[in-house]
Amino acid sequence: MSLKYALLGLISKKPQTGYELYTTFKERMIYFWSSTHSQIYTELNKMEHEEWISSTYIYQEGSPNKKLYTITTKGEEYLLNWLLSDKIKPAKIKDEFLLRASAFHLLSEKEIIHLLDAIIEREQRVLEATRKWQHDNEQDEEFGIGDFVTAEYGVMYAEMYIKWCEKVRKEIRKRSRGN
Amino acid sequence: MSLKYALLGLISKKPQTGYELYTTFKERMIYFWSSTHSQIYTELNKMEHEEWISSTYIYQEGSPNKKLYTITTKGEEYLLNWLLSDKIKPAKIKDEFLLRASAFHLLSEKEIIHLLDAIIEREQRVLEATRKWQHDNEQDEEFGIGDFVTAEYGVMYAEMYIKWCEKVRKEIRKRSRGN
DNA sequence: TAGACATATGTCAAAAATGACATATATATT
DNA sequence: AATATATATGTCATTTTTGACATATGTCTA
Repeated sequence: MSLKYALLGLISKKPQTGYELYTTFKERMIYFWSSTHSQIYTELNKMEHEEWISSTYIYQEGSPNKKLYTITTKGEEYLLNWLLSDKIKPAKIKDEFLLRASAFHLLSEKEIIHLLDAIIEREQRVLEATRKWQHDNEQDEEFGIGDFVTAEYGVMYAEMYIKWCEKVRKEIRKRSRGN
Repeated sequence: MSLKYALLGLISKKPQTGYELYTTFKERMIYFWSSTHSQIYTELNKMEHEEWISSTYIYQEGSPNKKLYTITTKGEEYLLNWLLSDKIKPAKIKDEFLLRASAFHLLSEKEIIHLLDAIIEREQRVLEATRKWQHDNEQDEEFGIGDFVTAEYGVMYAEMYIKWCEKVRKEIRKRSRGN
């Protein structure tokens, strides 16, 4: 499983806490990797045990204490080896909306349009958030090649999704006029 | 979990065997739903037990015997109820290549270009297969709205992915010239 | 003042997914 | 003659994932 590589990749950029990693997954990696905080914290503990990362406990006043993780030399080697391996599995996708779309023969025009409009709205919100993040961070020193290309992917993915929804909308209208 | 709805949706179009369902997942649904034959056969047996589908055993000479599944009224009701429910979860994606892309700061230009070219080739093959299927089947009576919209999605997704790869390729070249 | 939200880290039972193993026939290729 | 591929259906141990529960502080809002 690749969650460990995802975490190593992020930590290799700069030392981070579990909470920071979790918010990055939630806010900027949803387009290509999904994970929950329970899985992330569990995996970080395993990874520290394997000595791919090390942690420093940081005492804070005003907010809860936290653990800052840093990648080790062993972890960097492990990550680089994976990065260059040529067995790249195709993406695994579970898209509930597309699944519904594949059963559109069971729904009426009105029902389909209703579903589509909700999804277009949802995707537009995510697209705007990604564009905003991209705009707010592209001048940042920490905004590296990885951030650039994945943010770009997020934008292209959401734009494609919205275009597809609109194409489906038109097709549904066309077909229902035909009846 | 939604595998049952995926299977019900397909069976609702016409009675099918587990093997047919498995090949459909593998060949035409990879863009939005991934599953294995072991999961599909297990789920079909569970679904028959729940009386959402019923099966007929078909004896064959020359090839192995098979089980043809048909959706029941109970199954149709169950599927329709899910189709219209408004809690549509966002897509869950596990894309190993995008994960690598997010760690491109650790790789050289040459290494990145090498990875990118392999992925572009892979995606072009899948795109061509989808276009071919679309072309070969669009005149078919059984080619319904669901097939139309999901095939269209597959084409748009692969095209977007290739465009993104090419954009990344250019960006990598640009950045390496800058050094 | 009560509730929601953000920060911060965990556990754990249950459900889902994977990948190997298992079997059988027919055809096509090396 | 051996190997690979396509058809066809399953089991099963292990791994992964989910989603709820748990705890604690501070801020912001109704």
